[in-house]
Amino acid sequence: MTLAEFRRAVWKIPRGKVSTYGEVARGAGFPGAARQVVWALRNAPGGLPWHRVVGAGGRIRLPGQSGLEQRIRLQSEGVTFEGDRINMGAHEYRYRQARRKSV
DNA sequence: ACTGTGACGGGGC
DNA sequence: CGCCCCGCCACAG
Repeated sequence: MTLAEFRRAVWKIPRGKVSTYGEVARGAGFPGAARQVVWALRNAPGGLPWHRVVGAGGRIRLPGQSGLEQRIRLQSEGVTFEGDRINMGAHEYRYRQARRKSV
């Protein structure tokens, strides 16, 4: 079940780092399944570090109060923001083997 | 079976 | 940077 794959990928994100929906999907082996990642997080079991998954460009997409909570959580883990965006250069988590552009 | 929806992403303007 | 549109895919009506 892909759900488990996504969660596993999310668990890999270490404290102080973040990843994007699209990246998690790729890291789990399902490129393009960003929306399913969202679904997986919505029905996330407790304990899953859901706050470490943000939108492309390091923007928090979770609306309202929840989005605020996500930001607080991330900041409490040491993640820094540049306005409304996360400093991805410093906090983006890279999955092994997923990023290959030219050899 | 069909349609609408979403914590998405990328591309075009 | 904002806005729109299209592709994606699983789920709830």
